[in-house]
Amino acid sequence: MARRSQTELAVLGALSTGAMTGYEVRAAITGTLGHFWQESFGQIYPTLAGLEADGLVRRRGGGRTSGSVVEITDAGRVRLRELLAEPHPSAPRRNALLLRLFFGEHLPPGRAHELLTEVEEGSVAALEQYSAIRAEPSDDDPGQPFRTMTLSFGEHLARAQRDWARESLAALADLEEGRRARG
Amino acid sequence: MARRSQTELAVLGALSTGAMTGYEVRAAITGTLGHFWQESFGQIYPTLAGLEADGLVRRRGGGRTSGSVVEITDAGRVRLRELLAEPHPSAPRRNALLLRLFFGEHLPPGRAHELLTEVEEGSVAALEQYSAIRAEPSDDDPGQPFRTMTLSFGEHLARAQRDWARESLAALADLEEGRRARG
DNA sequence: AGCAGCATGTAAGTGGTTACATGATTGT
DNA sequence: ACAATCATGTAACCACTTACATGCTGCT
Repeated sequence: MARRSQTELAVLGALSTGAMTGYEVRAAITGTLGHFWQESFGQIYPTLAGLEADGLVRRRGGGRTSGSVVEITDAGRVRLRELLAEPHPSAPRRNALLLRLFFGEHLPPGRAHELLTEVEEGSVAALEQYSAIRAEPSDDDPGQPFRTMTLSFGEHLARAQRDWARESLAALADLEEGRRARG
Repeated sequence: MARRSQTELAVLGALSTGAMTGYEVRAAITGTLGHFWQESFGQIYPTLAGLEADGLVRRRGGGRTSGSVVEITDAGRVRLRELLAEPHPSAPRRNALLLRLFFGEHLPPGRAHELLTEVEEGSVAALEQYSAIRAEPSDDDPGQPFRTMTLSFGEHLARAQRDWARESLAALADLEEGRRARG
């Protein structure tokens, strides 16, 4: 009962779309799940080895040149469905930015403004990226609606952050003005 | 150069509002930073010991009954400002829910609906909590605007999640209907 | 007498990142 | 020839959680 299940899920999920090398699994994950999931090689290769030992994936030759291509097995597909159905661990809610902002009165002058501007710019940039993805021609396969849902999540999140950052910047400006007025 | 800096920051931040025991530090963190930060005892006590060794906090007696009360020192206050000014580590963007939804086509029937409903209900509950906090009488100290900012962040986030969940549930319903019509 | 809450701490384990080591192939 | 990219893996480390162990105090 290895508890590496989240990485296992991501790797099996990637492999469910086609056979590939470990290196390509990484690329597939950063490419398609990138805005809400990442994996490092130090995690992928050991996981792949474990999956192979459990018969959930198998290696297809792969000559000297390319690495060995990994393929999901039927047992692997069953396991993927199991993992998907399992309750998901809630992400640890830890926001280092908010931690700093909460104690904002002790922040060096201008730093709060800087932090908020970074959030605003980051969110706007993310939104641009998302709209570029939306513009991409879609081969309409059955998974499409779910993929769109995750994209939509990113958009909602980015818009919320952008709006919050703008509101907070305005509040900050009011604060500064009041301070100046009082002397 | 210990790298426990995030926990250190949270603990020093809590202690900057007044002297307290380790147990109370935990309570203060879950109470006031709870919706974007948490610490466990296994983290707090060793951190406190390290801070004491560095002269950033000091212990005030604390008889047999209550535990020893910990107080931030001047050096501790300086360190707090340093930590606050440091660039914040970006949280690992890993969303186990989206990971499952992305591969939604392999999810057991009804499970996607279940997941989205949970998100919607959780967000609504969070919003209620936040509005209760807003209603609390505020002693208007200088930190107030920053505290409000972090609360506002939670609200924006919760609204975004709620709206996304509702939209996605509607999209899911459309999908089911289309399936029935064709099937 | 017994339980709930206050209080402090340690040990083991988890899930992950980073850095390192290595080497083949392809393109310039 | 050299650099970039593909490819695989390990070792060390890190932050953190959970579970455990312990004991006191105050209330019922």
